[in-house]
Parts: sequence; structure tokens; C-alpha cells
Amino acid sequence: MDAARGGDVRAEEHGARLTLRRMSVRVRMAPSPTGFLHIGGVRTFLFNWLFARRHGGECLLRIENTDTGREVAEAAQQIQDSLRWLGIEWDGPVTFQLDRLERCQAEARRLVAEGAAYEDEGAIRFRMPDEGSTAYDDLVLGRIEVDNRTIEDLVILRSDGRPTYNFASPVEDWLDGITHVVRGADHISNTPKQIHVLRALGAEPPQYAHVPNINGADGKKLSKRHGATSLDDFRHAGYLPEALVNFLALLGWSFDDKTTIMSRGELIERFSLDRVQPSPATLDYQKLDWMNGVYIRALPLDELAEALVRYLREEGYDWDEELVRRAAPLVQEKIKRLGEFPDFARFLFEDVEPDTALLDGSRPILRAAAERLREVEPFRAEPIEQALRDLAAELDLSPRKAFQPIRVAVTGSTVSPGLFESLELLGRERVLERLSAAGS
RNA sequence: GCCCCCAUCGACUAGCGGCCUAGGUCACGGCCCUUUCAAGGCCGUAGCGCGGGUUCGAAUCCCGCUGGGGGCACCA
Repeated sequence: MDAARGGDVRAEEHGARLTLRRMSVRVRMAPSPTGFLHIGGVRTFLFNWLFARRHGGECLLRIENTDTGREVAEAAQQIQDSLRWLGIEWDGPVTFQLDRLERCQAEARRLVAEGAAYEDEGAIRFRMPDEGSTAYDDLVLGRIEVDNRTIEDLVILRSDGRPTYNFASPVEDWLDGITHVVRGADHISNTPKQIHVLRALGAEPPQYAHVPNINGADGKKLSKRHGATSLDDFRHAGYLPEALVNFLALLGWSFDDKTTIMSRGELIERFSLDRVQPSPATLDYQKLDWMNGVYIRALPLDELAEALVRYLREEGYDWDEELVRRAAPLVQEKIKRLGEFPDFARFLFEDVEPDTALLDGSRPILRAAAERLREVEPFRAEPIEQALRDLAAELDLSPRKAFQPIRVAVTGSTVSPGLFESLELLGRERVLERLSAAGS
């Protein structure tokens, strides 16, 4: 009965669409050109990308602009840089909503001619059915049904001739042959509108999948005050793309009850929309840190070294890159983010000013250590360790007691990489300088 | 106000009627290891929002409530 009503997408029609399912998958990522990719949006893009790759389909990148500002080009560039950094590649050229301006206008005129839309004070408004209901089967949420009386006639073309989002977006989905629209849950209420537009256009609506939003720790929408929220924030903090991808994939999706660490390839192989959680998730920075640490520790040393060099270069450090590379093994098990490197290893690159209060009463050990270290040959971690352990034993000091003052004197901190490796890297000359400075 | 969506440990989640005295990961606590910090090993604390149904049996199905989120633009 109500299946016969104008705007309905009912079960039988859905069945007809099932036969089209074998078509290859084509999805799109559709950021606004604000320049900064929000981490929630990035997660949605990731799902699109994983879904497309999983099914051997295509993933398009469409910038949803409606304005012609110059900043759009820059923002678009920045978005592409960010996605490349993450390792999410799109297929085909980047497109802009603006490119379809004339086509949208023509389609709007056509809808008016066909009676599906009408002029209203210079704008063009789409006529929504005023009885019956609209339903669709969301790939994540299941069946969603809305009473048509709650949907108002929609402006599709502004009086200045520009299409609105709810018109341009479905038109482009249609023109681009999009088979699956995977987007944020904030679009749920737009979907019935777009389905009506599409049907009036004579197009078969794609499948829809609404993925939950990401909230901050307080359960509210993620915003600046929650810390890092743009992809660039995470990049600056020193997260590895692989770790971020793994972590983000697990926000709202899971493979099974046990698997946590998954490579890009494994994610692609295993991803499916029907295992996407319908409920919103909260970003847990601590777990992200942990996971990033896992990836840092798993990195071959030369790759970690290069990652550090690249990161420090990007962040504007002018530290000796060869020394940075040599420091990589000392920090691999100590840092969770590349951004922790500077504080942790600063003593290798800059002078230190130890807190004298921490060195109270340790003059003798510092002097004795300097004496021994003057002789150690070669000045390498192992002989250094042997010499200092011998010294501690002779002074009847526990290693803990004996080494901590040396650490403070040489690294300027009570927390540092392994002491002996640090001394080696610093070099005899600077070690002796710092020991005598602190011991006098 | 109206419409829609959501609801398992603090967080991410497994669970799709009996395998659950609810499993895993992070975090947290304890112990071990130990030159600091980490890393690692072992152990542990902690959860099905509430109320009704359905059923021999409910975290799982249905209804209501409560709570949270999103939307109701000539924004996207």
C-alpha cells in the first residue's frame, strides 16, 4: 500500500537494488575545504577507503565547496597532503563540487519543468511528498524510516544560482556513479531528502552507511579543548601514520574479540561495514599512545631513525641528524610519540643545567666516576658499564645509588635513556666536562 | 518544541537466546625484573542504565522510561 506512494523506497525496490550489488564498489570522501581534516572525518574517510580497497573498488576525493575563494585551492592542497601522509590514496582526479555548478542548475531547471520542484522567491525548492514515509536500509544502523510530513520542501538552488549541499551532493553521487555513501552520522537526517532528490532525478539511490561520530572524553563532540583534533595535530604530536590508521580503524569497528594490532593490509582484508558499531565512540589518547609505542618498537632501527629525522626536520629542529640517527636505539623502548624525543634526548644536543639539589652529597662519586671514565678504552657502553659497576662495588654503593648522580650530572635529568649508551653517544670529552662541572 | 539515532568494565570493544559465575585491549592497582624512565612477565579491581514483558532460559528479542548524541538553513 504505502509502497505505491510517491516518495517511498520500499522493500521491493530495495530488492531490485540487490541485483546491482555485484557492481564494483565506488565510494567518495567528501571533505569541506576548511583546510584542517578533523580526526572524526579522517576516520570516516578511512572507512570509505578500507571498504573500497576491500572490494577492489574505487575511492574518489571530492571537495565539497560552494564558494570560489582562493583559499579553497590551498585547503584542498592541505587536505591532500594530510591524506597522503596517512597513506590514504584516492582514485582519479580530485574533483570540486563547483565543477558541477552548471549541471546542477540544469537539473534543477529540469525538476521545475517536470513539476518536482518550484520557484520560490528566486530560489528553487524541491517538493517533498506530504504523506507516507521514506525508509532505507542503512548498512550500519539497519532500517531507518521517516514520516514524510517531517520533511520540509528543500531549497536546492539558492537565488544566486548556487546549488545547496543537499542538492549538489546527491547530484554528484549520481554523476560519479557512487554505489555506497559512507558518511558521518550527522547526515542521517539528510538521507531521506537526498533519496527523494535522487529518485526525482531518475537515479537509483546508492547504499548508505552512517558511521558514528567520535566524541571527546566528556561525551561531547570532539573539539579543540579535548586536545589534538585535527589530523595535523596528531602529526605534530609525533604519531606514526600506521599507528593512527590502526587505532582509528578500531574506533567503531572491530575484527573480532581479540585482534588489536593490524597492518594496513590486514585491515583491508578484514574490514566490513556490518561490523561497524552503531554507537558513538570516545577517543582515548592513552590507548593511542600505547599503540603508537607498539609501532615505534616494532620499527626497524633505520626506519625509526629516519622517522625521527624527518619529524624533527618538520618541527624545525636543527639538531645534528647523524646524532639523531645514532640516538634512535636509545629511545626506541622509551618514547611513545616522536614528539617525546626532544625532551628525552635533549642532553645529547644541548648543554644541561642539572638541579644542584639533586646532586647534594654526590661530589665524591662524580669525581671518582670522572677518573675512571678518563681511562676507559674504548669509550663504549660495555667497558663504561664495567668500569662504573666496578667503581660502585668498590665504594660499596648499590648501582642505583651510584649511577643516579652520574645520570643527573650528565643528562641533567633523573629520567634518561640507558646511562652507559648515553655516555658513549655523548662522548668522553663532554661527559668529563659535565662530570667535573657538577662535581666541583 | 518536533524528528532521527544510540545505550556491555573509566575508554575501545567481543557477544547476534543457552558456549557468559560476560571475553580481549588500553588505563588503573599489586608483584617480578631493573642504572632512572620505559619495555617485558605474572596477578588483580572493574561492566550488561532502569522498569515491564516474550521465553523452559535474556547482555542478547519487544515495549516504555531515563540518559547521551545528531538534525530541523538560500551551512556543509
